[in-house]
Amino acid sequence: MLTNSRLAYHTHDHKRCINAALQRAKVLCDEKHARLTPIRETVLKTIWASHQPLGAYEIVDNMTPKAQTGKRIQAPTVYRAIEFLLEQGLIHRIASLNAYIGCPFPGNNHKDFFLICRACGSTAECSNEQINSMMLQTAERTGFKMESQMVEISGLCPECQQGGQP
Amino acid sequence: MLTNSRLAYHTHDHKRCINAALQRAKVLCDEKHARLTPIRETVLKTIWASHQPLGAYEIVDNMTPKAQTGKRIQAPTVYRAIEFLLEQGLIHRIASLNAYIGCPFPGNNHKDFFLICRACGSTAECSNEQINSMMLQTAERTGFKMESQMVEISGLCPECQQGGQP
DNA sequence: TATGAAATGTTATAATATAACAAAATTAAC
DNA sequence: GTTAATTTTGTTATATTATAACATTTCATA
Repeated sequence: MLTNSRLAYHTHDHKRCINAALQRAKVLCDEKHARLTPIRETVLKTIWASHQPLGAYEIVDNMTPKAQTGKRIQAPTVYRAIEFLLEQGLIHRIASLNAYIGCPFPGNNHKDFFLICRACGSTAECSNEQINSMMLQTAERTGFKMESQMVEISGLCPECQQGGQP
Repeated sequence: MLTNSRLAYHTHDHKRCINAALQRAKVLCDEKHARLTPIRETVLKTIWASHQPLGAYEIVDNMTPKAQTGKRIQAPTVYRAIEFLLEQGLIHRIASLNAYIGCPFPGNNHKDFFLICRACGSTAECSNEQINSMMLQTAERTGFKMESQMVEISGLCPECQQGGQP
């Protein structure tokens, strides 16, 4: 099992997360000759500002205006960056929240699932090949040809259990 | 494993599906002293008109106008009925599609997953206790207290594989 | 540096969902 | 049974999420 739950749920040097994510993104985009433009990079950085999924308009709000003109970045621009980052596997969409989160393992060809804390919103990504193959098997047994999956688990992260969340 | 995939993906007497669903709904609501009003029943029937998840505004469009006044049912009314039906476990929300589908096994206290055909939209519901317990275990291993899950699998149903979908 | 392709800017609008309050219907209390 | 309280529905407006359409700019490269 692969997971970033330790980072997602506990205090840590988050700047390193961000820097590592940006570094990985640069390398991956370079390899694929995909253009990680300043706007795309800023959107990625904004998403990586926390381990909580961010809605598209939260990203819009958190983006700093253009240095030259002082104008705010508009929704379509952000959505286009999101689309790019999704295609490159650098972020994931959390459907149950209409929100986006950075992928800690981009490039890995894994099918992952998400552990979303309903109290603090922090979200970890896990992969478990055994579960994946069981889902594939179960689908197959009904004659269904599985192509992709979306697994979102809601509950309480370790920190919020301590905090006495109901 | 429990599933309605045979009904979801193959031609059958669908009126029986609908009638059975309405019957179960009535019994369950009766037991819980929940009021299955005419509007709520109509929304449920509209959702059960197919085995494909229906968007809220598709439901609005498919609802017949009020018999007395001839006026169309408005979105908030439909959303309130949806909310009620979700609470009673009579329908499910498919987050990846922003759409709603009838539950073939209401009352069962199961955690299910959905097999969504990307070609025809038909969607089956499956439960597999083994997968559930593995997810629970995996979450636990990271200290996460799992409370609910959302598993949506996309692919091709048996019929659409035959049809030569790419 | 001209040229085409890709990315971004800009405005408008589609699609999904809910807030707020009024009216009607139903249930409970007397 | 009639009244009061509660729940449901009607109605209007608006919030939120997402995309269409076209103009402009930037970038790669020929």
